[in-house]
Amino acid sequence: MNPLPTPMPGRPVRGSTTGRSLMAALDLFGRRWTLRIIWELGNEPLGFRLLQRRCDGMSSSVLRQRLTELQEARLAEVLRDGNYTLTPLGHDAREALGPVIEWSRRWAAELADAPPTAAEDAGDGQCHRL
Amino acid sequence: MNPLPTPMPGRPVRGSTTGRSLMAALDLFGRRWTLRIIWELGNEPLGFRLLQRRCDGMSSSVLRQRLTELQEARLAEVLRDGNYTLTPLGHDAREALGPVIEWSRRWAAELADAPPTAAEDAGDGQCHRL
DNA sequence: CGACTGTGCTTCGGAATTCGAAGCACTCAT
DNA sequence: ATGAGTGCTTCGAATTCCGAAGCACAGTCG
Repeated sequence: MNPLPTPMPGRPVRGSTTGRSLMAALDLFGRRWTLRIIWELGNEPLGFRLLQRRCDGMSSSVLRQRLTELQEARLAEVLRDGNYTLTPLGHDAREALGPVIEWSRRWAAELADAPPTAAEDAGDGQCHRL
Repeated sequence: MNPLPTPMPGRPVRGSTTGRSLMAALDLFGRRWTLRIIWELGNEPLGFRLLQRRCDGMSSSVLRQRLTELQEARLAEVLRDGNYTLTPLGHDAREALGPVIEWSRRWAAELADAPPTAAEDAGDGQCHRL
């Protein structure tokens, strides 16, 4: 019924009552689509529907919720023309994500020439949803 | 029924069919508890139940699933003594998370001395789950 | 003036994910 | 042998997410 409270540093969040800012950040970033939205908005300001399309057609209800969270957390804001952007703080967050991008490349490279393990075969061979 | 497929670079993942490694990473990291587990395992190798406690008593079923995913993705592995650790690749990932930690501090600082906005008041005044 | 298109946003039932208590098989001290 | 601790599984319930549908409000074009 009531939408999840936005994780904020200084107060308890899902999975941690300490209020440590790191835990709040992990809760915030650990929600589906949040990282993606920050990534897409970092490229350029976008309107609601266009942003939705950039995020591979994610559901509008969740997008709305995420945008509200990001605004409450002061990572995003609305421009006078109605588009959404990252705040300076938001851009910092996105830049903090930079190393993750680089890492993902190394990850891809490493998996490319590594022989599959038994653990991996445990995952079904299905081609996800599509 | 069947557990979510582990996101891997080079194949379509939830919310993106391109197979770009970044999208796979965002899907992987965007699952609840994943970031937290990487963080905790980065501090030291841990057994299943201890790790669970470090993650504020997260549910064992999800922990199991996440550990399997992380193993398939080659971020984590089991030591001979049975404990879980991060692989070198996993440690890289955690280090890539470093800037996020720093950012969360700035975030906390920024929110501390910034006046609340209308957007924030939209969030209920409840003290989350506690 | 309509008709049409696009936008931001809401609603809501169903699907997918997460939770968490309970339990099983096993090991190691006592 | 009893007790405690472990890794892990099961499964029903709670939460979260999806996505089609719709609403009110701008243009824009004839």
